[in-house]
Amino acid sequence: MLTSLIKKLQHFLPLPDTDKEWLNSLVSRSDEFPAHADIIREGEVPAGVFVVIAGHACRYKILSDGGRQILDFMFPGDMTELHGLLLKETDHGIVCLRPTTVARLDSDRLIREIIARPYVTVALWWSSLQQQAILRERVASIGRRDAYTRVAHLLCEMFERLRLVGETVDHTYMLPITQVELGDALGISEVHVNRMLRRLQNERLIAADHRVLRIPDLDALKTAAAFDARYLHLDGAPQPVRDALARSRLLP
Amino acid sequence: MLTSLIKKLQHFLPLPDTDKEWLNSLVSRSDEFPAHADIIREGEVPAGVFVVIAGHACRYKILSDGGRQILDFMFPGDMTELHGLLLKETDHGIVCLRPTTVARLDSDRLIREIIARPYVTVALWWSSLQQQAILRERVASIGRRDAYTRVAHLLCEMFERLRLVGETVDHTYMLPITQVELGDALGISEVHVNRMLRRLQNERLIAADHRVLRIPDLDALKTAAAFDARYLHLDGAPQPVRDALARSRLLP
DNA sequence: CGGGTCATTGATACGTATCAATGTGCGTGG
DNA sequence: CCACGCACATTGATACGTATCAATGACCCG
Repeated sequence: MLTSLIKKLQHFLPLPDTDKEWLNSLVSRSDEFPAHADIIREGEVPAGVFVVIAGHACRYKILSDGGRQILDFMFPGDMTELHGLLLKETDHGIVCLRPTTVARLDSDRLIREIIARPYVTVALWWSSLQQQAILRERVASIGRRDAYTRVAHLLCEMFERLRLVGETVDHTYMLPITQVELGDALGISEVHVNRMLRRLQNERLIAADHRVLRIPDLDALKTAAAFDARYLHLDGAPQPVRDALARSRLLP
Repeated sequence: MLTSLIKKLQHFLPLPDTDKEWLNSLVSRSDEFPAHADIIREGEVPAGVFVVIAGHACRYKILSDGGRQILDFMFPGDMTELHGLLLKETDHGIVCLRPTTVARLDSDRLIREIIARPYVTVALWWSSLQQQAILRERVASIGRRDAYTRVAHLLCEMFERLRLVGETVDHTYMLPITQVELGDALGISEVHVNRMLRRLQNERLIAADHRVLRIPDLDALKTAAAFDARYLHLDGAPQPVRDALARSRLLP
């Protein structure tokens, strides 16, 4: 069930088989949502923790003037962290961008039992730090980069994140979102997103056929985007962490 | 030593005295930095975990065109989470905005021993979620709010965060940053920040004397800023979490 | 085949950046 | 104790990136 999540976590830290089984055993049920369905609305009491299995969703806020800001995208393997456990209400909604399958985790068991599973604890904590890093990079993009660079940068980020869970083929992926949604994520208008995409195509940095995006020259696109993947923290766990975990396993 | 941190965490969850002592015992040393000194530079291997004791710092990125984006502010009680432990290099720098005292934690002991302290684990996890929520709100601000609202919103956020650690008196606080820094945080120019502050003063929503900021009518400012403090998640831990923790303490 | 969603393109308006210059307060050294 | 220098704040004029408005085109689904 949680193949993508486990695949993502294992990029950081190999998990003991028992931990993988434990994670899978937490899945209480899975739900299918159509495109544009709200999984959680802002202000609701979150119904536990869930993990995206297939499809694409995004976190968003509606501002007082009615405008929407997309905060982050959720691809297979992305989860709601512990929001649902530790916070009384969400500060943002989550909506499906296309038909999406979501696994719900038994949050009572999760919070009771995770403490005895240091590998999973540490791996999820890493995932949480990665999420933060992605948000920080988004702040930097929206705050200081121009529209052209912003678009290129987000296309690079999506490529790397989808690659991590095996959703790319060569340098091609299914662009999960419309131009309106790109704009809402980057703080620019739909119209201007279109012009920037067009420019990227003219410059042969991307090739788009319907929703399939091909990147003929990834390095060139990354250069145009000033994209440096280090913020995604795709390196594995540092040795001291691995050592501490290995030691902790010897304890009962 | 870690008074502010403990004060902040206790807003979420009361900690056992032994856990407070344990946290304090982790402080290996404390350092004083002058204003404008870098605590950590982007790309460096982080030297463990540290906590701001006094003063003000900020996280920032330098972009390829030389521009700076401030990602978040660090007030007393704020810490570097587990970046220093789980990640091989930082994706951002941290610089002091004024003379700042920083406590360094013994990260070896922290990672070894925190697993046996579920109260601290959960409280720090909450703190990490709050950080994320602050970043999300910043994305929304920069992405979709106009300069006037952005400035007002940040002034509200700073007030609430400083109040949490006892750094406000009535509706007054020491504005920890210059107008250039406000601009770098909000993605607008220094000049425009000045105009927006001026406008807020003309409208009697703020009163600034040197660096001392007074908010004559907090509700009015919050309305102008479309500020809703819920994203700061200042409510305490939900009951199920407290129950689970109470149970876990009975185990050896 | 009709209606809806999404993409595309042009013309115009506006918010904010940028440039340039002056003002103000404060710490430091003479 | 004063004068200089430096960092920060303030203000006006102009330029530019992007929003907004408006309309058409392309595609998909029932």
